[in-house]
Amino acid sequence: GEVKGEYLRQRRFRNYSAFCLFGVEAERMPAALSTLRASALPREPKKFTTSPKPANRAPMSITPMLYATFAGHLNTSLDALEAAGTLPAGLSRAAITVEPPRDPSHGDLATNAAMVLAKPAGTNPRALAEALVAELAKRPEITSADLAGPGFINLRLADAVWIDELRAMAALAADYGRSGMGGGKTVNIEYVSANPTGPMHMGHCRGAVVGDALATLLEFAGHKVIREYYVNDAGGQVDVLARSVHLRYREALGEVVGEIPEGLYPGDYLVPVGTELAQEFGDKYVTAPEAEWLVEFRKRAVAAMLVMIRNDLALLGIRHDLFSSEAELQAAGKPAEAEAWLRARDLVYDGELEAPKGKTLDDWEPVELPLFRSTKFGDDQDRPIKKSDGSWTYFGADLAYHFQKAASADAMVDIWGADHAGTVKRIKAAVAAMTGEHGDPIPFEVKLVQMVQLLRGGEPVKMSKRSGNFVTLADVVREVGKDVVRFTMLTRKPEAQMDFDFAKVVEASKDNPVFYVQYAHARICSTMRKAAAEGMGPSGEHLERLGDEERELIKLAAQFPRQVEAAAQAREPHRVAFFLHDLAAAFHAYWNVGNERPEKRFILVQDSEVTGARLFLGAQIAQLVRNGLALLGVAAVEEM
RNA sequence: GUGCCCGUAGCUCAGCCGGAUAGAGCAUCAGAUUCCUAAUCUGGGGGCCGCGCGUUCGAAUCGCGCCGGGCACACCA
Repeated sequence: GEVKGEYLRQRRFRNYSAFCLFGVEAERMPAALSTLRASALPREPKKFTTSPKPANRAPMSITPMLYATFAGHLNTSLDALEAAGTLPAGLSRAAITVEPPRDPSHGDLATNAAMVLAKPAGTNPRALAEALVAELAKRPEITSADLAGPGFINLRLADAVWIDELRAMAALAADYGRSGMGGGKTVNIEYVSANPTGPMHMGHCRGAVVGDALATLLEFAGHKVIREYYVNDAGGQVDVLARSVHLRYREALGEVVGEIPEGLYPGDYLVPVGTELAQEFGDKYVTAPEAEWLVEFRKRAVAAMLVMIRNDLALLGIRHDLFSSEAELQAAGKPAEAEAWLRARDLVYDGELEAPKGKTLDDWEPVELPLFRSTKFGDDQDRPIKKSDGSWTYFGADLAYHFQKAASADAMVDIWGADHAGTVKRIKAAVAAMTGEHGDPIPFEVKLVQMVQLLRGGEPVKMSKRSGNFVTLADVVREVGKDVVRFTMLTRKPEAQMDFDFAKVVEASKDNPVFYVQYAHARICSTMRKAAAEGMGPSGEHLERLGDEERELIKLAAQFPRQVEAAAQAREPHRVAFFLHDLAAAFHAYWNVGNERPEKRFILVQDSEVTGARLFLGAQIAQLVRNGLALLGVAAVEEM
C-alpha cells in the first residue's frame, strides 16, 4: 500500500497491523493460530427463523419493556374492536408502531394504528381512531387517549407507570436494557483482520472500535457472539515481511544494512524481531538461500506481529475470541474442498477473465482460470479463485473461509474498510451460493467503515508508508486516551467519512461529547458522596414525591431498552452514543434547575423523603450511563 | 466507463424499513455561579434536507434520472 494524497488511507483494510516486542506470548502464538474448526465444507442447509414476519399480531419488532406492555394493550384493544365488529378480523398489524412522539407535548406514547388499518379496513382513519381511543381509555394505566392530526392516537400514562419503570431500572441494574431479541443465535463478527505485517495504525482503528462495540451490543441484545480475526498470513506480503525480518536479523549480527531496499518493510518495529532471531539462530541463516529460512522466518515474524497487534488492540480494550489463519486454512485443503463442491454444482468453471475496465494494462492478456459464477448471485463479473500459477487468490481462500465460518454461526457480519467495497458483491455471492443451496442463505452482512482523516488543528497529518512513518494506533491512544478514541469513533455512523482532529479531541476536550457524558456520571457520583456525608442516601420508599422534572427524566431513561434493540437490529452502535448524549443533556438540565430553584436540588437536609427519592432517580441514571458506556467500551468515571 | 458510500444550519454530524412544526454539538449573540463539580445550564439568530420527476392521505426518509464529493474496479491483499 501507498499513502495517497495527504491523509491516511490504507490500501488493504483487511490487512495490516502494530508494534511491540517479540515477547513471551510469541511462544504461544502458533497455538493461537490453530483454532480453525474442523468442519466439513458442504453442510446441511440451516433453517433460519429470523425473518419470518408474523403476518398478524405482534405489532412492532422493537417493543421492549414498557413499550412491549403498551403494544400488548393496543393489541387487546384491537381485538376488542374486532370482536365488536368495528374492525374486520385478520388485518396485518405489522406496520403498527408504538413510540414516544417526537414532540413531547403530544403525550407519552403515540400509535399510528388507525392510519395503518383504515385503508384495509375500508374506513377512514379518524373514525377508526375514535373507536380505538374509546377502547384504550378504559385502561387504568392510560390517563388520556387523544385523536390528533391525520389519525394519530396520543396516550398519556399514569405516574405510577413511570414510577414502576424506575423501580425496574433499579431491580435490573446492569441488566436494564438487556434483551432476548437475538434469541441466543450465534453471530460471527469478523473485524480488524489487519495484515500481520506491522503495527496497527489509525486506519485500522475505526473498524476495530465499531466491530468491538457491535459485538458487545449484540451480546447485550441476546446473541451469542464470536469475535473473529482473519489472519492473512498466506499471501506475498508475508514473504516480504519474512525478507524484511531476515535483513534485520543480519543487521543484529553486525551487518551494516543502511537504507532499507525498496520492496521491503522499513519500519523499526522489525528490529527486535531480527534481534530475537539472531539470538536464537546465531549466524546459521545469514548466507543461506532463502528457501532454507523463508518458511521459518515467516512463521516467526507473523507470530511476532500478531503479538504486537494484540497488544495494540488491548490498548483499546479489544480482544478477539478467535484468530483464524489463512495459511492453516489452505494447508487444511479447505479452498480445494470448496472448489470441488462448487464445481460439482457448476458454480466454478474454467474460463477467461474479462479485461479490467476503466484502466488499460500494458501486460494484460486473457488467461484461462477457474472462475466462480458470482454473476449468478448479483456480482458484475465472475471471479477467479486461483491464479495462473495454481495458488489460491485472496478471494479463493476467503470464500472457503466464509464457508467455514458459516458452519458455526447463525449469522455473520464482516467489518471492512471502505476501500474493500468492490469485493463485497463477490463474497456475498459466495456465501449465498454455499449456504443457500436448499433454502435461505445464512444472513450475512458486510459493514463498510469509511476512512478517517487525521488532522491536527485543521491540517492533515502527513504520513508516509514508505518510510514507515505513519500514525500508530498506540501513539494515538497514548495521546488522547482510549475512551476519547472509542467514543469519537462511535459518534457517527460508520459509512460516513469522518475527521479526527487531535487538536479538537484533546485540547478542546471540554467540548468533546465523551467528557460530557462522563461528567454526568461523575456528577451523580459526587452527589452521592456528598449525600453520604450528610447521612443520606437513595431510597425507593417515597418515589411518589418525585415531580414533573423528575418524571421527564424517567421517560427519557425508559427509552434505553428500545434504543438498544434498535441499535442492535440495525447493527449501529453509534445510536447508543447518541442516546447517552441525550440522556446526559437531560440530566445536566435537570441538575441546573436546582440553581434557580433551591427546592429542586438533590439534597435537601430538611426533607429526607424527597432527597431519598431524587437520589434513587440519580442512582438509576448513573446506572444507565454505565450500561450504555459499557456497550461502547468506555469507562464511566466517578470523578473528573 | 462500471459498482458502492456520502450530500441535512457557517462547520462537524444525528434523524432515513414513510408520520405531526427537521434536531444536536461547535461557532455566533444575550444571560445564569453566596448553591451538591459552571467540564454545566437558559434563551436568540441561523435550513429550497444537492436538483428534478414519481409513489403515497403524508417524503429528509421509498423509486427513477441528474449534479457534486469519496472509495474501488488484476491472477494484488
